[in-house]
Amino acid sequence: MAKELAKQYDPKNVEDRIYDFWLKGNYFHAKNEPDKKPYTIVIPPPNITGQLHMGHALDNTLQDILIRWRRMQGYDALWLPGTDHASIATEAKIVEAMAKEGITKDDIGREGFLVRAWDWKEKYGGRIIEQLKKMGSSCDWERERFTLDEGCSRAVREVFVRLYEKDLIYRGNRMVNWCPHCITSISDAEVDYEEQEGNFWHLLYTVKETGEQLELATTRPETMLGDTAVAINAEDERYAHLHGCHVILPLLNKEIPIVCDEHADMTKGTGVVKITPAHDPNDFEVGKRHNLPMVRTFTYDGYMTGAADKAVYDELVASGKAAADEPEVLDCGKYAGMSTLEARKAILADLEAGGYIKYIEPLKHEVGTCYRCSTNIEPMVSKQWFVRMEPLAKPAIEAVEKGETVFVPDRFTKNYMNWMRGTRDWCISRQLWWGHRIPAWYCADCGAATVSKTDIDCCPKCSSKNIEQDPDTLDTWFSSALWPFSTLGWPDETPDLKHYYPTSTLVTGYDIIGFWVSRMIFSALEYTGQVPFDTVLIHGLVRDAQGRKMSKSLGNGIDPLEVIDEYGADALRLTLATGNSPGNDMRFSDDKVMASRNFANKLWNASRFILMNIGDDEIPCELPVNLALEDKWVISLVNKLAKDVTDNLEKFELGIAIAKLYDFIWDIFCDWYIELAKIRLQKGGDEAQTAKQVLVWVMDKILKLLHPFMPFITEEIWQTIPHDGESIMISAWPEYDDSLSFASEEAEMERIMTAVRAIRNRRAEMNVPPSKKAKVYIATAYKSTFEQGGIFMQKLASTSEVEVADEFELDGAVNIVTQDAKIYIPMGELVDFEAEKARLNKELAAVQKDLDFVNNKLSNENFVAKAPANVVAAQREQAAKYTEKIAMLKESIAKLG
RNA sequence: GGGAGCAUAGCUCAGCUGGGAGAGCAUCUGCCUUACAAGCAGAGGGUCACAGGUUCGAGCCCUGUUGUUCCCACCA
Repeated sequence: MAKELAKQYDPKNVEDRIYDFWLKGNYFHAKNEPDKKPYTIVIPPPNITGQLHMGHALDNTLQDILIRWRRMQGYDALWLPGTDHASIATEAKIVEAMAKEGITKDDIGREGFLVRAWDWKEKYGGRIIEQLKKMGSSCDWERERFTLDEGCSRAVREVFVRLYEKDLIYRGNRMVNWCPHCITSISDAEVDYEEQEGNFWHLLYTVKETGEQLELATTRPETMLGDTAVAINAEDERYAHLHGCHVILPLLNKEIPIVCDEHADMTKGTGVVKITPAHDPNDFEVGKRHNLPMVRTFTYDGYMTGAADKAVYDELVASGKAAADEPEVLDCGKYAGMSTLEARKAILADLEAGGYIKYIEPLKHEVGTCYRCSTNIEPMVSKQWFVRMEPLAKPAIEAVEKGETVFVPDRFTKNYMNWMRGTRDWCISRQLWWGHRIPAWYCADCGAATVSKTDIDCCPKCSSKNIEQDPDTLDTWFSSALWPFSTLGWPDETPDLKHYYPTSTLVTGYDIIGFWVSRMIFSALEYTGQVPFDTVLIHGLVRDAQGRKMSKSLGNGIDPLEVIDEYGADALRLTLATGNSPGNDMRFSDDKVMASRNFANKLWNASRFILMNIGDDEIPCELPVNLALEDKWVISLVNKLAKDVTDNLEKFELGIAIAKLYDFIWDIFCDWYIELAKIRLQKGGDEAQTAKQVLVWVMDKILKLLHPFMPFITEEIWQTIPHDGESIMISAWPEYDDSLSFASEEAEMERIMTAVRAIRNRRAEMNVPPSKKAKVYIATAYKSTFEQGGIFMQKLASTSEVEVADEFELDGAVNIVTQDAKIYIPMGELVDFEAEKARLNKELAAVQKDLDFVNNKLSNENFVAKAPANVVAAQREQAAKYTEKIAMLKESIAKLG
């Protein structure tokens, strides 16, 4: 690569080229080396219909940082990528696209639809992968998987059959959340609650035996046709006389019983509740307890049932195939065929006409909506497949209690536990076509249901060929729950499964702990006997600059690809990593990206400076022998930095790690070391050679430590400076080395730097332009330090000449007192004696205050007795320093007269 | 109703196991000091939400209050 670099860093010239270089080198591919320690991350598979958004960008930045770091540390690091078929979301999109052509699912049938779906996958499934590559993601693309590919499908069947055989999967008529728009059941986790304006309609039902009117309230009057009881609390004295009585259901004039049930809460409303077992989850439970009939009054696409629906049910009963738990179907007569909303209006009008409405109470309440299409959910009893959760949840809770999997930050453990403990049986069947079809076959002749790993063509019970596979597919999360091991070859004991499983870190947002993380944990424990990962690193949401959630409807989403296009992937990654603390949301703004871009540019220019100076020289990659003070200082600090950054990464404190790198590179390396190095570089000769060598050595360390965060620019620069190896991404991670720690040089440099800062400060206060150089006199006990450092003063503090001695007798000088030195700058006409005196006195007072504070502590017996010895010692030292400084200040003041 | 987070400089946020508060952006001053004006040097700005408590010592730990955001559950 050319050694002439542009003045400003241009990521467009770099990123794609570097990514290709990495791909050609095959560096992302994990080679399954059994002698190396594995480190594995499986990607949370993005939806095939998806576009990369900021959430993905954050998630993948964090994963890439971890995987690149571990890879450099020498782990056999595997980042396994892939995509999710996202059954319901994808199907909805395809249906939508078809609607534009005027086609429905029924027009083309199941097979025709699946052809379209796979075409869709081919067309869009690769898009998000390409976008991940733009981010610099170092995924092992050779191992890319898809939740609906052959291997994952095999795992799904294996699991389904095993669970069925253990009676952990069952089929039955249960209350489910039904989306009338998607025409499918959805799980509890897929219901979003949203506040809506509604009403309590207070209705009056007449008691048959006594003729009195019972008041009860409902938010969904359209369900009343399905009422099969009215419940009161057994303890409720108001209604004690009604035990065993009946009410007449209005409109239908049907007699239904009054039952006593704990569900009826005496403190709420009138204490009377109508019971609709087929369309309300609580009522369903009441119905079961009292053996009440279930009457279904809604069709699955959201209309009132009619004669045809009832006929289907009657037929089922007549043929003897109706299960015991099959709900009856009502012919809703005049309401049949109305949408539930229309039916609500019509029923209310009729109730009103009949005098059955006491009053209407407006109400705001939370209504369940479909997380995909936002349609209001109708609770429905329907025949579905369920996973029995209790036996599965128990070990999953224990494993996390024992710390086999830990959440970072820890507070999300509670979140997980709540979810696990509260979860009901998981409804896994979906009335959709895009997904894993349920491996169950029903025999039309003998009625047997057979669950099988392989497709069957005849009934194993009666050998009839008259069998049909369950038309439903599985919840998309059923296959993603297996992701950490299905992708590694399970159920086969493959070499990859052996080596890389259990995986190491799962990186994901807190919003899918219930959907996904918890299901992976119980699935893994059940099928592999191990937790799927040792750590779950939880991150927050990326919000917009005002702190709002980025969403399509608000139109406030920032497209990561546009950010990359304008500022580069490294700037985007740096922005997302900076200030990111686990589990916390972050705001994203252009200002922050610009700051990141500026940092990239800073680093770029530092490398330009180095390259400019080394020219065609051969610079060895190791350290030179004759190190100067400033060399030892910077080496010692970079050595410490390596330790700190590594420690922070170990603790998943990525935001802290990058902050330290940022500060070191900008302040220590660029603002101080490079400036100091210029002195020797200008001199030339051996000293220049040493400086160059140290510059290259430190730069190399910095680039390596920064590489996981900003992979492109670090590779580009590393390739340009003298380096050892093919690619920075497979170079060795810098480790702390005790022999590179130089405590006394650090202290010496600190003294000099303090003096430099003090002089700069003083000059700035007095508005002395840098072009006006002045001689400085330094009276100090650290003569050799300042003699060495004199040249630094000249370079960095606009000093023409430096004289060091124990003491000076000077008139008309500016006085500066630091901890270690008294500094005089004779600047004749600029010096105002009175002002100098006043300033020094002010400073004296300030230091005296500090000293008093420390002395106060030290004179406190409790402090001296109870505080740790090192803290007390540090305070003593501090007191001594203050005392020393006070003495120096007093001397200076005295000299001014 | 249950649970959790947040409240620190004008703005956005760090602050790891308790030892007298930091960054970026913004503001002000002076600099084109031949790597970088996307820069350099300096400055101002904070009773760390409030009230108690534990401690020799609290931004950090405990209790309560207020404001704010989110998750879960329920709403006949």
